[in-house]
Amino acid sequence: MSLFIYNSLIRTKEKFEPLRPGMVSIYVCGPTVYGHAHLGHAKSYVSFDVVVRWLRHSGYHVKYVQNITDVGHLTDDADEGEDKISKQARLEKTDPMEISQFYTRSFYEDMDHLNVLRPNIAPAATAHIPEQIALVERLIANGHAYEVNGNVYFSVHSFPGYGKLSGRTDQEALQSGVRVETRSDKRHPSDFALWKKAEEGHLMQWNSPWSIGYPGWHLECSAMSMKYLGETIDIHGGGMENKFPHHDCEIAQSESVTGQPYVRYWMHNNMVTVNGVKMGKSLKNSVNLKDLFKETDPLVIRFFILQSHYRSQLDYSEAAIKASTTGLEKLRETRRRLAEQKTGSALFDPEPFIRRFTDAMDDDFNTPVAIAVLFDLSKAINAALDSSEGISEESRDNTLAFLHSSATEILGILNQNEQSTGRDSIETGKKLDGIMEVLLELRAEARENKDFALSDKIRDRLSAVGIEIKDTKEGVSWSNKSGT
RNA sequence: GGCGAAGUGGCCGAGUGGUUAGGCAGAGGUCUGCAAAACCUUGUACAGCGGUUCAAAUCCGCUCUUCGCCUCCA
Repeated sequence: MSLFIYNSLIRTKEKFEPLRPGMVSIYVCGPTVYGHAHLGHAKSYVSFDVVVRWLRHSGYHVKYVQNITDVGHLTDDADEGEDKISKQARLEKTDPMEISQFYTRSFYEDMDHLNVLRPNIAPAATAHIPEQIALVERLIANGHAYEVNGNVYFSVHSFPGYGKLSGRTDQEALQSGVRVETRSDKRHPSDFALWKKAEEGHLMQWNSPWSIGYPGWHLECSAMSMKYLGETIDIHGGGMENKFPHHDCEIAQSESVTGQPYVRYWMHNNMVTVNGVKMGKSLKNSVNLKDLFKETDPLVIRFFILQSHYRSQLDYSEAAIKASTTGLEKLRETRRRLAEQKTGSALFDPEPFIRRFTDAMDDDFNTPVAIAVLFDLSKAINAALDSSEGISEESRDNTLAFLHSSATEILGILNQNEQSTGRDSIETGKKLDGIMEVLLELRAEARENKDFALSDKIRDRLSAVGIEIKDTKEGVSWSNKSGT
């Protein structure tokens, strides 16, 4: 089976074939950096992280571009209101550059915790003003855009397919639903801004042929995606809420300039809800990642996200997170046990699981099913380890290799170095081993003397600092829970 | 009002015209000095009403409900 991707543009799954064999160009809408990242960002970037990892695993050379929006994104509708970055700068009594730098760093910090790989190129909108201006000049030259009083607008009537991604193709009908008539220089209310003249006191402004001003929000993605990935890209990803107007505008302005298809496969991830209702800043229920990480292992968050499909809504609740914590621990435990238990004679073939895992991922990145396969594998491994023959060394190594590839490299839910039960460095690990050896020896003596008060004290005190003791058939073992 | 998605067992969450999703919780069991952990076993659910079909939770229609977008949002 080969890879199938759900293409939002045609609303169906289709076989993935990149423009150039063996190469994949992918552009994902990045964050507007005016606040700390929340769970919604996590869902989006974890989802596309797995897309990129799976494409690479499938043998493609992937060029992944994800922008940083640091200008042009306004607080109200597409073309009115204050710039988000400027507004935050005003609130924090500093300047826009500091805001965007600060929150960009914060964003990557959170993504690193979630084990999200960095994009190959992370272009900032403010660093690509000349490219954006050039695009506007071409649009004016070929009649798709017009200038009024220093503002430049894209004429949606000049692009027949406008709105095809979101299904909003009838511009006249759409106007019937408009609540407030805004005064504007636009020829048609659906036209959107490519360049805006800076009002008095606007902090971010650049010279252009039309006015001293700033670019419209939609423009940056077209300009930067074309610059780094070419006129037609394979995959463009983003949140569903950006289908309209953002992505429809991107299509219109890009294809009007190049005459070429802008994107071959559109991918849109769904939203996060909190206890069943939409998560939003205005609703004051958005889940800040930094706060979440205080209570919850970031990899549990990642696992939680991947347990649902990227095109499904994901409902956040404490109960759901708790369930994920326990579930992920089960997978960790299985790998630990497989790596540490003595090898035996029986053969164990991971091949059927590999095939099922691959089929799931090839079916539009179906991570919930892929994870279910890992749980089935876990059950099978445990059964084999429980049997008297155990698992042969070769079988164990093959199975561990698959676990490493699937859970660590592709899904990114298990740490690289967890096989040593989370000890952070070799040196302190050795010391800890020695200390634990002494403690377990003392405890064993106490138990032999039926001094259970002492043996339980050792167990409980260790448990309090995150070290768990297990009395099993094979003897006593311990694991460092806090280190995972 | 327009565009779109969805309603699955206590909870989360896949899938699908006829075969067990999976996880968590619950119940029973193995192990143990007792525990904990771990492991094993266990659930026959798909909003309602019609229709198509040998067969539908899965397709079609209607109804009800929820959610997203149409205004910034990943």
